[in-house]
Amino acid sequence: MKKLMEIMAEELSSAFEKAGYDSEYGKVTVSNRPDLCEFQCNGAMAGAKAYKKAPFMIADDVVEYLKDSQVFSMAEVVKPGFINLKVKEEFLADYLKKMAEDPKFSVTQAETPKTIIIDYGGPNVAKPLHVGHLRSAIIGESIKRIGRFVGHKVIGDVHLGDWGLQMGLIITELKHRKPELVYFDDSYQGEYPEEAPFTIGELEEIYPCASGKSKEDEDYRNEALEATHLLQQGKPGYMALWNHIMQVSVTDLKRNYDNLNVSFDLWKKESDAQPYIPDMVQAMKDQGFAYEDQGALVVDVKEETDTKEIPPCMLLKSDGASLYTTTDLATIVERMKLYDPDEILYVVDKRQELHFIQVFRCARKTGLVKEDTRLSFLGFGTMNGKDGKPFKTREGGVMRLERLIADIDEEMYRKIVENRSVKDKDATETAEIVGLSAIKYGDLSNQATKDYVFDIDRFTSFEGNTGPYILYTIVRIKSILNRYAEEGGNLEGIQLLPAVNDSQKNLMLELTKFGATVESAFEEKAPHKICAYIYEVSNAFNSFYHETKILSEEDQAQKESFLKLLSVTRSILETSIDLLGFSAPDRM
RNA sequence: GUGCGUUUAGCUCAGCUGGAUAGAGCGUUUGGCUACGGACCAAAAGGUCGGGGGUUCGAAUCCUCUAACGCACGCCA
Repeated sequence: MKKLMEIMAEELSSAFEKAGYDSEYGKVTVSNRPDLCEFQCNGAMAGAKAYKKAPFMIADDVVEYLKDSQVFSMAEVVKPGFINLKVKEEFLADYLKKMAEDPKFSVTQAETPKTIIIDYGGPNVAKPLHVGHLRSAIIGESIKRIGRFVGHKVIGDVHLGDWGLQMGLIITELKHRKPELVYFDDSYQGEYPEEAPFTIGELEEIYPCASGKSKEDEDYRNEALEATHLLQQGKPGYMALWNHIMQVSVTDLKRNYDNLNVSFDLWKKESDAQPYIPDMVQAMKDQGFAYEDQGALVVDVKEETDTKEIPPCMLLKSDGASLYTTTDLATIVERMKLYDPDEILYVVDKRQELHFIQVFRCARKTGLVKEDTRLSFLGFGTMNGKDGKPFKTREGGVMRLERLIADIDEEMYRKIVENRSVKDKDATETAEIVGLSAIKYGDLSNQATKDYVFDIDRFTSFEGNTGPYILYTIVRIKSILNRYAEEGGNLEGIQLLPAVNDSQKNLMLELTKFGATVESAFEEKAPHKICAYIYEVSNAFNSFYHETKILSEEDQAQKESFLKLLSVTRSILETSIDLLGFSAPDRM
């Protein structure tokens, strides 16, 4: 359905045309002077030069044709040439009613749905998730949901790191500790055990231990490199171990992502792309793109317009081994073959930007993707501590994600039990729900591309622009609606009456902006716009709530209309937080 | 060194792609509970938008120079 803003712009455009001006000037924006008007049109000033006429004269001409408008209750010209607008209460109520009946609340569905693969998460197996993985998961998940909401087919892929030196390190350490295991017996012919010879806890301890040793002991490192190589050759015992590591690790990762309310459609991994590498590399050689330079095989990706030297894209190291870039390119080959996406979006730390520029250019140049396949990169900033430096534990180590979540939940629990309305047995669960909103909202409310300060005290606060404040607002609305329902009330087919006061009208106007907000959040891959929006809606609601009697309203039709408005507000807010990847409890 | 990014109130951040008096929250100060959740609401103080120059009716926004900070720059991922 059309957006309120579009309807208004049409009115203005038609008025410009009737007055003899180009309809292009009829753009309407939200007013930046809410004390004067709700919306404004600055087209008269833009057109002043073209028509060699004072802006206010043009505006006067245009406003003449808005006098009988069904949409505007006010259209007046001010100073240089602003056209200040107010919407008719009746029109607004009618619009909002139709909008509430639309399952997508006026969000326009993509006319040609695209297949979009989002590459996010990106954890390494056998290593616990840490705070560095948080942003990718949160931002990627939100963009995935927003993309689906606007009608695209979005495929989320976790893209596990499972094929590098880390695997060789683990195998090597395991061999040192338990050389008697059958996996290390080269003469062994039988089936390998189904049960893994380690738990996730051991695995998480083994990796850093091995990693540390390899840095100090060259022999050890060489052994690990050899093990990595053998694994990649498919040595049966090592493959069996790799399977164990994968199985144990993925189970644990899924549990962790579940806790974050993050889910993936695909659990693909680097190793899945390996089979595509030989043919891909050969083709690049045959086509003349790849050549040898200083012993390595590279593809030039420089372009004339570059303001600085972009190093070539390296396919194979001088020892013939593949690298990160190779795997990423092969993954593109695989994705094109299996899913034929219109776009592949990488939600990755912004420090990897150059790497992806190289990969994208190489993929395009060598024809791995179609001409109209979009390869895009959303680089996010670092999560910093209060000191402005990358977030660490108090001891200075890397903060595990589980620990971070536990800390937040604990803080949330403490705040919730101070309150009277939640029973103890529900408090833990509620703390988890609210805690997740604190983390996600705290992250998403900042522009993804910027670094941000992770401040537990601020994020878990119920005051200000926080997740808990949004949830509080929703819970408050739910509470009133529940009370009405308990009295036997029913909102089926209830009319939405025109606003009775400014705060109500303001709330209604805010609600109509949902569609435009979601669409622009998707276009710009900017979930923070949805955060800013629901914060505005929550403020508008609380202000309305404060000055309006609802359940004690005596006029039945008016009371039902208020409740209907509450119900619409709740739907918009709950839909919005779902797009952000969290939800509201019933009480808190 | 080269390139990219950031710089807006004491702190943390917005600013709808060039419009009116640059907005929020936190913190500070003040006022409001016999109503449906006061975890709320209303208000005040707080700014040379890093700095200089330019473009035009009009700039936080576009161009240019400059400073500080961060990041990245072929055999790691």
